[in-house]
Amino acid sequence: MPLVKQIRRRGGLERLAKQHGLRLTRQRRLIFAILESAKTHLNAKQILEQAQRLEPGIDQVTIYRNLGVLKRLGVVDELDLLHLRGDQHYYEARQVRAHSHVACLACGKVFEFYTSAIKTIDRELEKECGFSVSFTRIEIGGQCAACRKSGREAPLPRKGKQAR
Amino acid sequence: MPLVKQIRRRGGLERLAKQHGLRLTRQRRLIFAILESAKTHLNAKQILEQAQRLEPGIDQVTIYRNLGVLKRLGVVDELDLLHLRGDQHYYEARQVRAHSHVACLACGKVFEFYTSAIKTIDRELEKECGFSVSFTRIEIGGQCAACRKSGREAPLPRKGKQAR
DNA sequence: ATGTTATTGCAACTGAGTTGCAACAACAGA
DNA sequence: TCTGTTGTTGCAACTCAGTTGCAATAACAT
Repeated sequence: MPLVKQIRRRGGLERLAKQHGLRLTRQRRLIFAILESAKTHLNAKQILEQAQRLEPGIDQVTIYRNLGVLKRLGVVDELDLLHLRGDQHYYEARQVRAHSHVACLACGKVFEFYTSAIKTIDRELEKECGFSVSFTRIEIGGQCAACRKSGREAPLPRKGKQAR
Repeated sequence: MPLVKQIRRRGGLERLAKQHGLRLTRQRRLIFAILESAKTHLNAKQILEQAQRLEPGIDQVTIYRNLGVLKRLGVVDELDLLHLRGDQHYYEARQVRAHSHVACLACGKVFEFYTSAIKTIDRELEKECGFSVSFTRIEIGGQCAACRKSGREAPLPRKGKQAR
């Protein structure tokens, strides 16, 4: 599974903040820093827990409000990762290169996959429909190589509540 | 905007039900029929309202439980449509051909877009990663031709709660 | 240093989705 | 067609992610 090193827009937060009349509070910087350095996709609760280690008084509303702001600015993306683990939403700092999220339905692992086909779709939409693409989200479900080898199947008719 | 006629797997529900020991209740048939004939993407509440017209006593738990079953069977997909209208989830009967959901951030319209590039991605994942794809979900945000013409922009730094 | 105002934290709230359980009904076998 | 098994339904109570109103606080421009 080829994992390309992540490339991110740097130092854009200050510029964007000034542009939109936003203030760079300690809390806002912290939340953005957590997302930028995250190695996995985090949900709101996990972001809160990480933030509270450095900023014990921080409240969950501050997390939600800032996730909202960062989403609107386009520096953070909200994902559902195919609802594999319930109805959670996950967040990641937006990277320069668009990528797909590939989830194994058998073992639950989520990979990132980079392909030029994403650009192809964007170009087609532009040419065929006159649609100007701002961002693309691709989520793919299936069975990873390891699970195919070991014969591990997706527990298809899954029952009951998924882990929250 | 080229809208390809929808092609769906027909008559598969009976087979699947037998296969998995499920019963084809009136309610289950109704919910599936609503999704199959839907011209737009529906959320749970809208499905409930439609169902109650034909089956006044039907409860929302029945909707949720059946959406769960139909999802697990792979005949219904759950989408968030980029959270354009809040954190709602939308449902659609799975079609034979995979397609992308293209949403205009300015006017909120959602289109379906068919492209062979989806197959390209699936093939690449198979060849490069040994990953076997079951389904692909593509959601694209941007500006549609009409909004570009009329100069309508996405209300980017959007504030407050979105319509629920 | 000072005023303006975006932002924070608290507490109370909203609403989508879930759970337990008794009554019901689909369906297979007689 | 009748009958037993058991998957499914509807109800009521619940859970919990995310939101709202508001007073106190703190960025940041001047």
